[in-house]
Amino acid sequence: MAPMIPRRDEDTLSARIAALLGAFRAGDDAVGAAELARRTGLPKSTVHRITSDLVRTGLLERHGRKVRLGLALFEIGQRVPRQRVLREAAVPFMSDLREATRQTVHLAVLDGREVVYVEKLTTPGGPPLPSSVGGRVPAAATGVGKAILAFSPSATVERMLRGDLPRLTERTITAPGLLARELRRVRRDGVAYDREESGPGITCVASPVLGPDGNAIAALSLSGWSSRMHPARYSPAVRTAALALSRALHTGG
Amino acid sequence: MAPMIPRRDEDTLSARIAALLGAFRAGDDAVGAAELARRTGLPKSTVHRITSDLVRTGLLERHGRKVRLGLALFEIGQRVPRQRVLREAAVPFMSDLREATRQTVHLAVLDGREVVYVEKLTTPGGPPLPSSVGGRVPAAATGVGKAILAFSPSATVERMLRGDLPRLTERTITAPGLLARELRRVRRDGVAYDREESGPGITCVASPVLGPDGNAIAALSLSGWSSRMHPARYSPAVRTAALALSRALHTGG
DNA sequence: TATGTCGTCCCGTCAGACGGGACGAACGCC
DNA sequence: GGCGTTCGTCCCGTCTGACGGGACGACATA
Repeated sequence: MAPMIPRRDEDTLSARIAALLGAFRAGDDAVGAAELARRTGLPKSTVHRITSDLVRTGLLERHGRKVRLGLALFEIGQRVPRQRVLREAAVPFMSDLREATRQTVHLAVLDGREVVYVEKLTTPGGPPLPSSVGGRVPAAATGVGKAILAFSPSATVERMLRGDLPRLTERTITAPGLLARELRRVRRDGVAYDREESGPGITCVASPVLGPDGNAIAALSLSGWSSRMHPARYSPAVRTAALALSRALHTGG
Repeated sequence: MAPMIPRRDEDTLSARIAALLGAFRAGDDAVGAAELARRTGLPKSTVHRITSDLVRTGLLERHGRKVRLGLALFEIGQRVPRQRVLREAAVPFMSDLREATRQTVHLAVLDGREVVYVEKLTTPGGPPLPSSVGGRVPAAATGVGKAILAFSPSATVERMLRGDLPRLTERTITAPGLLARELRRVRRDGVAYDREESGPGITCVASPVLGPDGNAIAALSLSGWSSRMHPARYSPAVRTAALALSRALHTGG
C-alpha cells in the first residue's frame, strides 16, 4: 500500500531540527513537547526524541518537564558574521548619533523580504517601539528596509515588488508602483522616511550603509514620535553617520 | 569482522549538527568543508551533506564555495531565555552604572565551569578588554564568576573545585582551598574582586544578581585599569546596581 | 470520579543517513 | 608553465539508526 502521508519535499533531520528551533517564539520561556509538536506538525514522539538529543548536545535545556533554547545557541548567534562584523563597527557611530539627536537608533540588515534588527540603542525620552534586536519586520514598511532596497540590485527589488507588501498601518505602502517610485526618490536623496508606515505615531529617518560596490549592506535609522521627529532636521545626521560607517567598514577600521 | 571504529558514544545527527555549529569560532567568517571536517573529526563527505542540508534550512549560508553561520541563528540566539529576560531588565541599570563610574560594565551568567557574557557596555576611556558578548571564560578566574559561585548551591561549587582551575595570569587562583576561602569572603561581603586574575593590568569589582531563593542568577561587574580602579571606591555602586537589578527581576518590572 | 492532556517509553519496520572513493577545479610552489 | 596538493562536489551500495504509532502513568481540570 502506498504511504498515505505525502512525503514533505524536505524533511531531513536537519530541516526538522531547524523547524524545532524556529518554533520557539520571541516571548517563550520553556515549551512542552506537545506544544512543539503542534507548532511544527511533527509527531509527538518524534519531537520528544529530537529534543532529548538536542538537550544532550546543549542546544536546548531542560526546564522542569519542558524545554527551552539553550545558552549555546546564544553564543553561536553572537558569532554570526552578518551581524558581528557590522555591529562591532556600527556601535560607536550609533552611540554618537543617539547622543547628538536624543532619539532611538536602529541598525538593520535585509534578509529575504524582511529586515532583521541587528542593534538598537534606546533613549530615555523616546517612544516605546515594538522592534527588538533579532526581530523581523517586512522591509517595505520600514525606513531601514526602503533605504536598503533603494541601493540593492534590481533583481532583489523586483522579487520584492512581485510578492505581497504586508500592511502594518493604514499608511503602509502596498502598491508596487508607489514603492518603486519611492525607492527612486530614496536613491536620489540617500535618505528614506517612514511616516507612520510601520507603526502609528512613529516617524523614522533612515540611510543606507554602503559596500564598496555601491550596494547597501545595512541601514541606520532614527525613530521618534511623529510630533517631534521632523525628518528634514535629522536626515543630515543620519546620512552622515551612515556614510561614516560605510567608510569605516571599507577601511577595515 | 567487528567494526574497527569505536562508535562514539553519542553521534546522533543532532550531536553532529551541534558539533558543526560549534566548530565555527568567534572570528571566523566563512569556513570550507575540509576545514570543518578537520575541526569536528567528521568525514568530509558527511560534513558536505549536513552543511548542504543546513544551508537549505537557513541555519547556515553559502558564501562563495564556503559556508558561514546564518542570520537565522542570530535571531534564534536572541530568543534564548537565559539571556533575553536578564538583558532586558539589566541594561538600564548597567547604563546607569556606567554613567556613574565611567568604567566598562559586564553582565554574565554561569554555565558549567565557565561564565558567559550576556551584555557589555564599554566606555570611551576604558582599557581594551578581550571579553565579548557571547564569550566564555573560566568562572574561577573572573570577578563575575566568583560572585556567582559564592551564591550558588554547594554542589555547584564542589563540582568546580574538583576540576582544574585554568590559569589565565600569574595571579589566577588555581588552588581549590584558596578559592573556597575567597568564596566565603565574597559571600560575607556581597562583592567579589578580580585583581589581575583574568588579565594583566585589569581589576574588576563584581556583585551577584540574586534570585528569590538567594542563589545567584548572574553577576554585574566593573572593569578598568588597575591603576585607576580602586575596588573599595566602586564596590558600593556595583553592589547597589546588582541589588536593584535583583529586585527588579523579582517584581517582574 | 471522569476526562482530557501531558511527558515518557517501547519496539518492529524500513527509509534515509552514511562515508569511501572518484573527479575536476583551484591554488601554491618551484 | 608544470606539478603536487588540497579543495568542493558528487555518486552509490550498505545497513543502521531514525521513525512514529501506540501504550502508559502522572497530573490538571471539570
